Amino acid sequence: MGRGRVTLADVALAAGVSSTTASLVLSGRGDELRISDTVQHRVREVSESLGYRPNILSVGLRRGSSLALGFVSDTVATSQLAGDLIKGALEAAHERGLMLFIAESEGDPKVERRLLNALLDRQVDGVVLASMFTQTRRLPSGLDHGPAVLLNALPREPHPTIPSVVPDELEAGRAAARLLLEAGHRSIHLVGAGPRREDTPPGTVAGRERLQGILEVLADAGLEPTSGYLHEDWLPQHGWAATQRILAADGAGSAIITFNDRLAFGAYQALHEAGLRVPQDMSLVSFDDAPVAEWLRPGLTTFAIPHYDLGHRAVELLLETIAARRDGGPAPAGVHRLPMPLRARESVAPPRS
Amino acid sequence: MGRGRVTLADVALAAGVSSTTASLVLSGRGDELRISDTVQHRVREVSESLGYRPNILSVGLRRGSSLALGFVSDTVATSQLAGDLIKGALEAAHERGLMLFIAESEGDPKVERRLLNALLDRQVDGVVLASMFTQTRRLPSGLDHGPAVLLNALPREPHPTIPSVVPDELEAGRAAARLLLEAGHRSIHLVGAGPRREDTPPGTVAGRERLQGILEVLADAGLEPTSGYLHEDWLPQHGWAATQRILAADGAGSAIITFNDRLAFGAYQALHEAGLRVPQDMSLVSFDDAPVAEWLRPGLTTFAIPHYDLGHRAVELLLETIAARRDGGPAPAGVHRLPMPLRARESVAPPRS
DNA sequence: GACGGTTGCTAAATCGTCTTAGCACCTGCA
DNA sequence: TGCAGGTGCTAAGACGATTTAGCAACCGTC
Repeated sequence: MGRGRVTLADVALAAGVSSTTASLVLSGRGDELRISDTVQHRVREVSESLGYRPNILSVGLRRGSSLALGFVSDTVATSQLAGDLIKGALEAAHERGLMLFIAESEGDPKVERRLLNALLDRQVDGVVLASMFTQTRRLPSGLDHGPAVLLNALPREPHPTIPSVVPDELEAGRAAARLLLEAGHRSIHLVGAGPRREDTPPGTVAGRERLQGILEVLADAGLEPTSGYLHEDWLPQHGWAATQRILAADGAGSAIITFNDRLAFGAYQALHEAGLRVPQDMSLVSFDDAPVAEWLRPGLTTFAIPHYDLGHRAVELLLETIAARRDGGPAPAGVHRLPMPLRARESVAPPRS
Repeated sequence: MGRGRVTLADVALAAGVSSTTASLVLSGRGDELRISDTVQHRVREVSESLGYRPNILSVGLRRGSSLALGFVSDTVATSQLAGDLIKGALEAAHERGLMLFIAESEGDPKVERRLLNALLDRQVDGVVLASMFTQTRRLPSGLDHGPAVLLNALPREPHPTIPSVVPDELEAGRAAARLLLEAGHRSIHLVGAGPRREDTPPGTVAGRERLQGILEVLADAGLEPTSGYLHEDWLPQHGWAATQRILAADGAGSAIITFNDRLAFGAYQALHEAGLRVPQDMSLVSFDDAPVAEWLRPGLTTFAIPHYDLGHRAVELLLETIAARRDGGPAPAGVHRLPMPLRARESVAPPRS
């Protein structure tokens, strides 16, 4: 692909100038180096008419940068949820004329290492390391050599030059609890984690922080969760089972916070099967804003993971990091938390009285 | 990223040989060109200990190939369904040591053109052109220059060197109808397209071919669909509305084929709300195998779009096309249809009486 | 009429790898 | 002694762009 392309030399020849001149004109340095307007015009015309496009491999070899970024995820590209993560990254890159290599490590550090090497061999200008679930992770060795950003992941130890971008789960947890309190609920069940602060699925930041935010707000109101169901996976069947247990218990309460929308889906099923109605008999609030949240009847009120923004922001930060290295300016290190916007639908109402 | 890397010249210097020798040894042509075992061994040792890795930009510049492929989709990367499409492509590429540039055109031919150019500028060895929905499309100009494959798309006119990979929708349509006939159903509703052959949403191949397969098998059994509901979009709300109309009509029939799983989701909702049970009161068969198919209770029987296989196959075909160009062998043109496997769950049973 | 300053352009090196052509040395044979 | 034929390695030139250093021509000045 691309052999037989028009090269700078072809343009120069056709315009009757040296390739130096052609290069200067086309890179906009013509005035600076006093190339006459006549020649500049001619070069541009010829370039246009031949359809000249620079070979980026060559430019990259010369400049040591490939105008490409790497995006390595554990399994994000394949996930049902996180296509938008990639989309955001893609668009941020395209806005600046960069292309994105995408790769998946399946969570295997060896594969990750291999992929990072393959990317470095291709002289990528920087790397986004993404996770499917927000998690704390070790940084692979050798990442210090080049600009990098963590996406949906936090470094095990704070890193001086590698920023990370995550959803603000803590604040979303608070907001979810506040939403129910403000609707008048006093008896709130948790499905997915809780009731105690340490009852969170191992390895996920989302569970820990959402729970923390919820408990914090409840405590401020002098409350505790009526019950809590910890599940390692957050699948519909778990939401279904937990909701059945909630309904079987005395004083079933008036609201449930599910830790993601799949759990909520299961909760809806259990409520329907029990002949109960959302939100009249039970209010629900959830997290993620998966597509199913909109399909459910009534629509599920949930706090969205801002996938697109996360991806977009990660690449922006990466570009800032690259620019900072180049210009010696300050690099945007630290943790960047993006708000999880409320998607208010119809699953919350005041309790029955 | 990558400045200050160990180069071939560094290795050669440290091993006390010319870079020609180092190159020959490391590319495995040492024996062929009679480099002594001593020297070969030394070069390899030095290369290893310095951690030498070839600069692929440079190799690419020299050889005119970048060991990278492009994957341009209309909007597939962001779709909820099709992450596996990318995953399959990714893995097929990684198996051969190639990396994948991913890009999204949003269905805009101008953007697509721009992205293709950006990929060609980077000397990609080939391009996968993917669609979210199986559709017939025009080929962008300039694609003839390099190896290319259509994924989930058919060329408007057959192309001598560009293969395409699509799900075998026609056969899946037949299989869906057969499944219901074999369960004993004689009154079958269609939701999404039909009842007549020309009642398909414009622009989608899936709708046309699924319907064609269904009608064919029904006709062979001397039947026609009891009713059909054409919708341009296939969202839950449409499935819900169509199902309500089915239930409102006399002689409601005993089975529904929904043209995708979101429609089926809506159908489940309408059936539940009417107090009817799947599969006792109504059997359902669908297409896609979206995650929700598994979450529904009872599980939805559906024919899966083989996303992973499609992606994997597309890249394999692309690599064959590339090899064919290189070696002058036969190129794998034409349309490749991959089977849509049945995911048999619990939504089909014999009719009531 | 020699010199300095501008104007307008180019030669050549460089990035890192691959590849063609060929050099220097040795052995064996006539 | 001379030459053919191997053996083991290297010089040098691509690939396609960028960039540094500098050359030729002209003008004006003293």
